[in-house]
Amino acid sequence: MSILIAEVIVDVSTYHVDRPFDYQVPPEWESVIELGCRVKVPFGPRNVLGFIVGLKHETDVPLNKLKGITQILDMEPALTEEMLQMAKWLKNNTICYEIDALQVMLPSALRAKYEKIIKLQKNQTLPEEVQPIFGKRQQVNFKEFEREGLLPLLKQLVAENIVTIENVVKQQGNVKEIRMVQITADQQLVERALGQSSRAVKQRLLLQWMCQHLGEILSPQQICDEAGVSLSVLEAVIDKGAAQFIQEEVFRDPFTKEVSRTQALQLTDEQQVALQAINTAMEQQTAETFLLHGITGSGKTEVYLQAIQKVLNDGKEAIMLVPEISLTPQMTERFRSRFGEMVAVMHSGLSVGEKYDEWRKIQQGKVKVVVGARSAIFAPFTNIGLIILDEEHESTYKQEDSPRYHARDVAIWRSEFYKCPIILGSATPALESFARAKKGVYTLLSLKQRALHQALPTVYIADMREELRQGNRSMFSQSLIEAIRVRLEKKEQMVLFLNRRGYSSFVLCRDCGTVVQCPNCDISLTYHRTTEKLKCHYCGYEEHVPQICPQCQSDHIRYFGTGTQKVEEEIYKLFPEARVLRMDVDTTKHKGAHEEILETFGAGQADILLGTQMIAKGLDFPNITLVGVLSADTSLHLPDYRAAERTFQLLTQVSGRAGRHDKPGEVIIQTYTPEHYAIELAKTQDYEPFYEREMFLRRRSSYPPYYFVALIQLSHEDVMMAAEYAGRVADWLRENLSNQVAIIGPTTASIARLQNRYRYQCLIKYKIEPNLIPVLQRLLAMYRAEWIKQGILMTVDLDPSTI
DNA sequence: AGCACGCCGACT
DNA sequence: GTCGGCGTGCTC
Repeated sequence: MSILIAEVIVDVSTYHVDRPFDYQVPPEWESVIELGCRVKVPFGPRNVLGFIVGLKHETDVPLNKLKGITQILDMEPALTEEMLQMAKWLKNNTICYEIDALQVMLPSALRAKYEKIIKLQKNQTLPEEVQPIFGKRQQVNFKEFEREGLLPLLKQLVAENIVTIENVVKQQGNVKEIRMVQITADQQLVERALGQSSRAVKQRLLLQWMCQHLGEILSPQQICDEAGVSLSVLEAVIDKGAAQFIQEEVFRDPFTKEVSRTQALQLTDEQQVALQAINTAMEQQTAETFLLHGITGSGKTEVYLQAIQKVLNDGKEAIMLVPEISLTPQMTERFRSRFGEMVAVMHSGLSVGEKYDEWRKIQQGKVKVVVGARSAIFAPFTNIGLIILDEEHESTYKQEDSPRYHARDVAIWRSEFYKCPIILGSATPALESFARAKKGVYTLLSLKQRALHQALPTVYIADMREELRQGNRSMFSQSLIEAIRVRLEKKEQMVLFLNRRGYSSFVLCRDCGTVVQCPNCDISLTYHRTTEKLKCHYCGYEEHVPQICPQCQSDHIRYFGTGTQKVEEEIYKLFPEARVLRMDVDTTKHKGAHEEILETFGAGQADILLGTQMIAKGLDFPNITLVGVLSADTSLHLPDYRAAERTFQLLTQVSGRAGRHDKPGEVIIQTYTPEHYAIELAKTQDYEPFYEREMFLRRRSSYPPYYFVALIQLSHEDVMMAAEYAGRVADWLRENLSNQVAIIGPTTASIARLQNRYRYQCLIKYKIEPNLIPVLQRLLAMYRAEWIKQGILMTVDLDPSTI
C-alpha cells in the first residue's frame, strides 16, 4: 500500500525554508493525523515544531531523504482548514513567511519552546568538575553548563558517551488542571470499612458522608469542609479505595467581577434602520460590509449587541473587535451582561494561560461571542455569522510587525469565507472606508442623532498664542482654568487630555539650548520623575538626570515639556482641593490598574481624570461635563499624510466623552494653530466637511484613498551605507515598476536613527500595479542574497499605518 | 534560524 | 601536530 505523506511548514522563520517539507506519517498515526495538526519533526540535525498543511500519497523527495514525523501534538487540529487558506492569502498579500502567518493565528501558549537537555547515561559516572551541576539529578539544562563555561568538557563527555544531549520541543503554555476527588465507594466496600475497628472515627464519618455522594466529583477542599474532616482523613480513605484523585481540566478565569444581566434597549428609528439592513444581510448570507457611521453617543454599541443577539438566535458566532485594552473593561462588561457565559475576551492584559483558555473556549464551542483586540480576528470559530470592528479607523488594527496585516482586511476575507456581513463602526471613519462607502463598495449606515437626544457638547477653541500675548505662560488657558473652577464648584467631573506624542518631558539647557538625547537614537530622552532618570522610549536606554549640561557644562539645566505628572502638579498649584486621577503608562503598569482607575473615577472619588491617548475612547460616565484638550497641535505636525485625519479623529473622540447623559457637556481645545481645518472642523464635530476637505488634499498630493501606498524602510549602522542602499532601492523600483507609479525618496525616516542604526525610507504610490508584489519580492530576494550580508536591514509594508 | 562541515592561524 | 575561529550551505 502507498504511504501517507504530510506536507509540513516548519517553525523556522526564514525564506530558505518558507515552503512545505514532506514527511512520512507513521502507519499507526494515519487515522489520527489531520490537516492543521501541530507535529514534531526532525529538521536537519534538530527537532522542530511544524504544521500539517497538506496530506498526500506521493512525493518527489527521494525515499532515503524522507523522514518520519516524530510526534503529533494535537488530537484536535490547532488550525482549521480555513486558517490554512487564510495563511496562504496573508503570505501573498502582506509578504510574510507562511510560518509567521500560521503562528499569528494561535495563542502564544501553543508556540514552541525549545530546550536542550543533558542526560546522564545509565551506569556512567561524572567527573568531579561537573558533579555539583548535576547534584542528584539525572538530567540538567544545557544552559546550566553554558553558564559555568563548561562547554568544552561537555563535548568530551558526549564523545565518551557519558552524557547525551537531547533537544526537547514543548509548547509555551499548558492546560491548567486541578486535583479533584471522584467518590467511587460501593456499598460493600464502605460496609467493610465501617465494620472494622471502632477507631478511625473520622474516617467512618467521611465514609458515611461519601455514601450520600456516590459517583460525584468534588474538590478535596469541598469534601473536607462538608464532611467536617481534615485532608489527612480524606487521603486515608482514598488509600482504602473509597475514592480516587483525578485530574480535571479547568479554565483560568480572567473575569474578576460578576455582572448582572441586562435586556435589549429600545432602539431609535435610525438604529432600527441600521439593524434591519444588517439583519437582512445575515438572512441572505451575503458578505456585505457595512460602514456604521454614528456620531459619538449615537448608540452604535446597542446596534452591535442586537445584531449579535440575532447571530446567537441563528446558532452562529460573532467576533467583536475593539481597538485595545482601554475599551475592554467597560465594553466586555456590557457584552457579558447581555450574553453572559457566551462571551470570551482576548486582549493583551491577559496572561498567556488565560489567553489560551479563552481560545480553547472558542475552539471547543463553549462560547459564541469573542470581544477582543486585533488578534481576536483569528478566533477559531467555524460558523461565523457576523464580524464587527468598532472604531474601525484606529491604527491599532494594523499589526506593525510581520505579518503586517490589517484586521479589517482579514475580517473581509473571513466574511467572504462564511458569507456573513461585517460592520465597521466609527464616529470618524478612516478616509479610505468612507470613500469606499461613497463608491458603494461598502454600505453606509448613518446614525446622526444621539441615542438619548442629548445635545452635542459645545466646543470652544482656546488660542494659546493669544494667551501668550496676554502674558499667560502656563499650560492652561484662562477659559480652561475658569471652566475647571466652575466644575469643581458644581461637583461635576472632567477629563483632561494630554496628547503626549512627541511631547513628553525632556531636559533642556537654558544656556545653549541642548536637549539631552539618546546616544543610540535621534530622540530626546524622557524625564521620569519617579525614578529621577532619563529614559529612551524607543530603545530603553536609561541614565541619571545630569546636573550640568553635557554640551556646555552650564548648570542651568532643567525639565521642559508637559508630561502628565507635570500637568498634575500644575493643577494642584491652581486648585489644591482638586482630586486628580492620573492615567498613563506609569499608573497603569500593573494588571487591572486600568479598571481600578476607571472604577474610582466612576464612583465619583475624583474630580479630574488626567490622561493620554488611552482615555480618548469608550469612556462613558454621566457626570463628565468638561473635556479639556491641553495641546491639540502635537499630533498635527507629525510628518505623516494622516496627521490631520488623526488629529480630527482624536479631537472628535475626546469631545464625545462630555455630556453623554442628561447634563450638557463642554469641550475646550487649546491650540497654537486654531485656523487649521482639522481643528476648526472638530469644533462642529462634523465629519463630512472634514472628509471633503481632506479628500481634496489627498487627491492633490496623490495619497490614499486615491492611491495605495507601500513603504520600504532600510537601516544600517553606517549613514553612508544606509543612504547608498536606500538610493539603490529607489533606482531599482523606478526601473522595474511602471511609470504610473510614483516613488518618493529615498528620504530619512522621521526618526533618523534608532538603536544606533540610520534609517531611510522609500514610499511607493500606485493605483493599479499588478507587478507590485512580484517586483517587491524580487527586491527582497536581492536584499536577502546580497544586502543583508552588508548589514542592511530592510522591511516592506504594504499599506503602512504610519510613515 | 540553527547546526555541521570545512578550511586556515596560534598554541602545547 | 591540534584546537578552535567563523564563512558556507543545507534542512523533507
